[in-house]
Amino acid sequence: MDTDPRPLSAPSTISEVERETGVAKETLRVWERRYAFPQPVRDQFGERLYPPEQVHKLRLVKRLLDLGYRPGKIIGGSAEQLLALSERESEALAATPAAPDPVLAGLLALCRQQQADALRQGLSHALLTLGLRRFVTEVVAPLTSLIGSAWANGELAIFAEHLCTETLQMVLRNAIFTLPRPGGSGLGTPRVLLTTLPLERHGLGLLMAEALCVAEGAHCVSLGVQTPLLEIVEAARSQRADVIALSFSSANNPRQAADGLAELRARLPAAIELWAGGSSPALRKRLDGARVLNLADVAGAIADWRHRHAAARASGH
Amino acid sequence: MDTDPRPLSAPSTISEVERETGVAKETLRVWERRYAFPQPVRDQFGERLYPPEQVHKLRLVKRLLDLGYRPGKIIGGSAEQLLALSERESEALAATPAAPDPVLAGLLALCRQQQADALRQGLSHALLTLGLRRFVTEVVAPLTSLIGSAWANGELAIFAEHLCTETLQMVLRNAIFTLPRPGGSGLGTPRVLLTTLPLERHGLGLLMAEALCVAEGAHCVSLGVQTPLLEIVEAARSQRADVIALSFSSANNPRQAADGLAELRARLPAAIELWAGGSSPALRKRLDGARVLNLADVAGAIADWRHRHAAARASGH
DNA sequence: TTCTTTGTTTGTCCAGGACAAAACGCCTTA
DNA sequence: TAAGGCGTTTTGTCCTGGACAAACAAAGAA
Repeated sequence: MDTDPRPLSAPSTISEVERETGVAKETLRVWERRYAFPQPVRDQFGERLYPPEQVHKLRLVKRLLDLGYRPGKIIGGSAEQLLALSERESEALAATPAAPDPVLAGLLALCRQQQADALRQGLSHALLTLGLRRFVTEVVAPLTSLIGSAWANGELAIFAEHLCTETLQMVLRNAIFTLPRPGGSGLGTPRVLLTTLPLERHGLGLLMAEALCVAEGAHCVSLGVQTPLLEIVEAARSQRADVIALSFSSANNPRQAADGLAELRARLPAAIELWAGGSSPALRKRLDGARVLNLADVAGAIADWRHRHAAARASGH
Repeated sequence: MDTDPRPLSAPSTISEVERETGVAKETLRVWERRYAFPQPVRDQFGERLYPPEQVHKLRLVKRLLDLGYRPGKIIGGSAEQLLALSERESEALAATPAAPDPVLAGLLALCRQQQADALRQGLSHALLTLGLRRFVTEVVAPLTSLIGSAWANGELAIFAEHLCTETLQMVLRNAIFTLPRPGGSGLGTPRVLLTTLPLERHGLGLLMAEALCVAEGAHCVSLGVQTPLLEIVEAARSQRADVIALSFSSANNPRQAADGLAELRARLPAAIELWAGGSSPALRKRLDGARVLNLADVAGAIADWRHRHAAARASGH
C-alpha cells in the first residue's frame, strides 16, 4: 500500500522544474534537444522526469545565466565546475573597494543572519537619526545594492533577501505614510505620479523615490509597479500630474526599457515632465524629453521644478 | 515616417495575453482549436495577435472560470452575456446583495473616482473606528473583492485598481508597523512565517493575514510574495517558525497551487503547521496536513494554537 | 440518501520545425 | 583608444497537431 504518490527525492516533472529553477518548459525541451542537457528519464507515459542532480545543475546554470554567461558556453561543464565558476564570480564582485560604512556593514550583517526584528530596529534608528532624506540616500540605497550583489553571488539566501526587502519596505512605507501631505490648492507643489513600466517588477526603488519626493513636500501618487503604458497616460490626466517618475532596475531588458520610455514620452502632453531613475543600463544613454535622475538629485529636481513653475506664474501675470 | 512600432490599440501577442489574462499559452492555443475562441489574427510571420476585444472577453472568461464555471459552457457566450453573468456573481458574492454596506460603497466610489487622498483618509478613518481586526475582515477584504470584480468587469480602469491596491497596502502596512511586537521569550506566542509560492504575485491577501496575526499578538515574519519552495523550508528552520501561512489568489493555476502546497507539506517537519488562505479554487478541496483558513478564522486559529500549545507544555512537565 | 461506475471535458504533455531578436565578432571610422 | 555599422551565430519563443491523465458530471446500485 504505497499511498505516497512520490518519495521525497523523486525526480521532478517539467512543471516542477520550471517552478524551481525559473527556466521555462519550452526552454528546457529545446536545451535537451540542442545541448543534450538536461536528459530527464521518462515515466510510463513518456513524460519527462528530472533527477534531483539535474535540477541542481539547472539551478547553477540559471544563476550563471543571470550573471551574463551564455548557455552554450557553460552547459557542458560539470556541476562542480559550474559551482566553482559561480563562486569565483561571487568573490570578484564581493570585493568591497573601500572601507564600508560601519552602520551599513552592521545592517548587512543583520540581513545575512536573517535577524528581522533587529534589522527593523536598526533601520528605524537610522531613519530617526539621519532624517528621511539621508536615510534613503545613505542607507537604503547602498544597502539595497549590497543585498543585490550578495544575492547574485549566492552569499545571501533567497529568503533572506526577501526578508530584507520586506523589512526595508515596511520602514519606508511607514515613513512615507507618517509624513504630512501637502494640503490646500497646492500651487507651487508638483504633483508627482510614480510607477514602473509593465516589465519592471521591483518596487523598492520606486518607494525610495516616493520617500524623497514626499520629504520635499511634493504631492505623490504611486501606482505601484507594472502599470501598462496607456494606463500611465490615463492616470497622468486623471491625477493632473506635473511629473511622472519611473523606476528601472537592472534586472530587465534595457532595450525594452528605453523603447517604453520613448513611447511614453511621445504619448504624454509636453507639459508633463518625465523623470527616470534606477540602475538599468538603459538610463546611461541620452533620452530625449526624459530627465535621468539619481536618488540624490531628487531634491534638487523638485526645487528646480518649483523655481521654474514660480517664474512661469510670475511672468504669466 | 512611421517611427511608431505599433499603434495605440494594437493587438497583443500571445505572451502579453498570457500575462494580462492569466491563461497559459498552451491553453489559449487549445481553446482556439476546440472552441474557435479566441480567434487571433496573424502577423506577417504567422504569429497570433489578439485584438483588444478578444483579450477583454478572455478576461471575463477567466474570471468566470475562477468562480467555478467551466470553459465549454461559457466560452460561446457573447462578451455582454459573460459580463452580465459575472456581474450577477459579483452581486451574489458581495456580503449583502440587497443592501451593500454604505461605508464600503463610499470607499468603492472613491476607488472608481481615483480620489487617492480621500480614499486614504476614508480607510484610516474606518481603521480607527472599527479596530484592525474588523477593519480587515469587514472593509479591506470585501473592498478587495469588489475591486477585483469591478476590474474584471471593466468598470474600473487598471490604473485605478493599482491606485487602490497601493493605498490599501499603505494603510495596512502602517497599521502592522505601528502595532507593538511581542517581546521576550515568546513562549505561548506562535511564530508565523507568511509568504506565497513562486507563481503567486498578489500580496494584498498576505498583508491582510499578517495584519490579523499581528493583531492577535503572534510574532510575524513576512517574506513577501513568490518565495521558492525550498527557500520557504529553509526560512522556516532559520526563523524557527511554528506556523507557515500561505496566500493563494484566484489568478493562478489551482493545480500548481495544490501541488506546491502538498510538496511543501511533505518537506516541512510535522511540528510546523501549514495554513492556507485566499480565493483560489485549489483551497476548496481537502488538503492533507494543511489547514484552510478564512480571514475571519485567523483569530480563532491563533487562539487554538495557543491553547494546544499551553496544554502540551503543561502536560509535558 | 450515499457510494461506485461510466462517459465527457479540459489542461498539460509531446515532437520537431521555424524564425526574430539578441549577442558576438569583425571591420571601419573619428 | 573608443565608438559605431554590419554579417554571423546563438538562443528563446512561436508554430502545428496529436495524445492522454486527471478532474468533473451524470447515471446506476446499495
